[in-house]
Amino acid sequence: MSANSRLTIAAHALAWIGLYQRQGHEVATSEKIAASANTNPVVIRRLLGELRRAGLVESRRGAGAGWSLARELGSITLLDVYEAVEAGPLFAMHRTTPDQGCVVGHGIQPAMRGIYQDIEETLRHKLARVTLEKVLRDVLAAPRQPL
Amino acid sequence: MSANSRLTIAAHALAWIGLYQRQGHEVATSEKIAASANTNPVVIRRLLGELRRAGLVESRRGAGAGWSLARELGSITLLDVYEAVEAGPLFAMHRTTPDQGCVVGHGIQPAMRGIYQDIEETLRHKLARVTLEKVLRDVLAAPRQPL
DNA sequence: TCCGTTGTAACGATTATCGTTACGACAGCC
DNA sequence: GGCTGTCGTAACGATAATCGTTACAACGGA
Repeated sequence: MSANSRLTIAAHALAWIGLYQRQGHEVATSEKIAASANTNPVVIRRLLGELRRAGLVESRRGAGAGWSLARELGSITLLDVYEAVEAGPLFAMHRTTPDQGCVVGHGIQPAMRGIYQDIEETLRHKLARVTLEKVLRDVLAAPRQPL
Repeated sequence: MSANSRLTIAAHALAWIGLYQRQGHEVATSEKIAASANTNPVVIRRLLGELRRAGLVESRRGAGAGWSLARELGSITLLDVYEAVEAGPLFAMHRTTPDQGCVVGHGIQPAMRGIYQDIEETLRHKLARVTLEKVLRDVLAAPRQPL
């Protein structure tokens, strides 16, 4: 499975913005977030743009511009983020239509589709039970680096 | 998520071999399976090779060669197949280490790791509850093509 | 010895993600 | 009104995974 870090980075950005705002700041810049995630600001802007389209964050342009949460961390779930930044289904069908003249070729797609739908439903339920508030709590609970 | 058809094709191949053997045949060839899945025999051989390494199928070479099940369809689960053909974790961490001097950068990976492990555990439980026997049953239950 | 199939290497096509550079658009501020 | 900092987005290359394909050696029964 071509593992995807988009959900991780998006959660990172949201947690970062949330903590930054609790520290009294108005808006967060993609450059500061990118420094924390150790990546390029454009990568952050692209991801946050998808989160904005999903109504999770807002952006201001012009001088003193940046990003802010559109909703409380406690009301945003990983499912919201997942649906905003992850495209397709977990598992794919055949690239080309199987032989419909074969019993297996004819019945395999309906069979797998039902199984996959059940699994993805479960995945969504799990993701929906984790708020970004909890993510930030877990982040802050990580043990400090010992000197 | 770059959706993956490997699990689908592997399940297809196993169901096909299982049905073929119930029809009285000894071994199945990669060419026949590939015709049903509408793909190339080498793709099938590669996937079945991974299933053989996992102890799910056996292969014979020489004349009259081909593939046969190493275990009953009822004792093979989608989790067995998933572990045999799917490589990495569902979700990935950052490509580069986040800024350890930042509170979020320092705590995000442990936090997400815990969440992801929980989700993957759930996925495995779901996959483990589906046998290839059930897959074949679902395949055969698909409505016939109306003429 | 012959022949059909596996086992596997090699290559190209396709696709997704990521990093990077570049630049126009925007809005507050002097 | 111009300056400045940031967003928004296009464009390109690098990387990696999967898939399809060709090719060929290895094997083993007839």
